[in-house]
Amino acid sequence: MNTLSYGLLAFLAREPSSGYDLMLRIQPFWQAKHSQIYPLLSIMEEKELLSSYWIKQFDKPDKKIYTLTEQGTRKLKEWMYKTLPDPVTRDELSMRTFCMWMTDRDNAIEIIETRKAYFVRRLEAFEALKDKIPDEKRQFGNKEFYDYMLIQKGMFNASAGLEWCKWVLTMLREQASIEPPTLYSS
Amino acid sequence: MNTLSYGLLAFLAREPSSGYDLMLRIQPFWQAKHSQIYPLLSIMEEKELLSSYWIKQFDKPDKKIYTLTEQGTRKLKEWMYKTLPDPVTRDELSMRTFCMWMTDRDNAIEIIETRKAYFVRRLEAFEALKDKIPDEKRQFGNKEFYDYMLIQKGMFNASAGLEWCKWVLTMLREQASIEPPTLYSS
DNA sequence: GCCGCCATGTAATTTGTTACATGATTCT
DNA sequence: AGAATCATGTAACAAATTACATGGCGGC
Repeated sequence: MNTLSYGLLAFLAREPSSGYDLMLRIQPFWQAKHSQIYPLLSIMEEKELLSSYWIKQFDKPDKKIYTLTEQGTRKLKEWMYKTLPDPVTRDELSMRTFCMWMTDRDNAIEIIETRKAYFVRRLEAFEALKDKIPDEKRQFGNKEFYDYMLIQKGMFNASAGLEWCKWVLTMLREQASIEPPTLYSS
Repeated sequence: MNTLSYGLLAFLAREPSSGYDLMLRIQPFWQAKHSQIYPLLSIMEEKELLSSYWIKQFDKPDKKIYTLTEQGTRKLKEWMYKTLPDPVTRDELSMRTFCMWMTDRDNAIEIIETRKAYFVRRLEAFEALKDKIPDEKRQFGNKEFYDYMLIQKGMFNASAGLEWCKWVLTMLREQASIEPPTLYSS
């Protein structure tokens, strides 16, 4: 049972859904391909944490709907008391920033602009998710309270990333052509 | 050649260093164990992107110092023009937040406090790194300008994370004992 | 006619973690 | 006495990505 498995259980605790559906809904918070999700679901079904049934569709392919069993619910609740591991971020931009002095300024600007666009897209996506939660459900006591928390988590991060991009861009543009440093010389 | 490999080249473009040293210095920006780094370095040496020599030490074990070759430098520079992939974050807290309604409030608070402490530690670590860069070197035109950018990147993110934790904690504490929602009921 | 979405699955490969292995020095 | 740091490496395992495989529907 890895984190993704528990994540799938967490989504299924809300409502029974198909693997495809889970894949789409988990994306903004945990990147995973369908090829990773499908096998995990069937393993969890074998362990009887999940049960499944097929829904016949006529215009689209049939769906396999997974539901959390009581065992699954228990397992999820237990997981909530285990030590929380530190988050892991792998961002190629960090590695690139560190050797940005080796490339031309136009390229540096383009790299940051690309990332900036990503954060703008991401913020819009989170905004759309947030709009789906009505004000009265954002209060403590509703399950949606935690949806709201989670979306805000994404937005806080995306905003910080966006601000950083803007800040770097002003720095890069403000400074006129100053000669770049060379290898092994400070 | 994966991102970590390029990351190692990026650090080596600044100054020749040992695998152990690289492992320590890359940590705040890209989590990688020595068992992953050592093999990558020797592969890159085979490809002649790096060259190495041993330094004898008397109180500590000997060191193998890697230096970037001209080929390595070229490879790094080329990499800077490739399309930037989106960052990947895997945070178990996201998954847990989504099913926090299933646990008691005390546990919820403890989870967030743990994460808050992590961000405080991280901010302190970045602050220490930042302090090492003198003001005059933080300007565009120095390599250290990009060190500064990178550290700020980490700080922007850690601050956002910390603010989110504080915000969630006030929400969780402010609200007195309201009955939590139950499975499959909104 | 080709592309993308829907929907599920497996196989091959790469990437990352944990464990094994060694050994001196320094701190508690 | 035991743990932590320094320092390098390999082996086994787990996690994640890319590619292979199928097939209908709808848009351009």
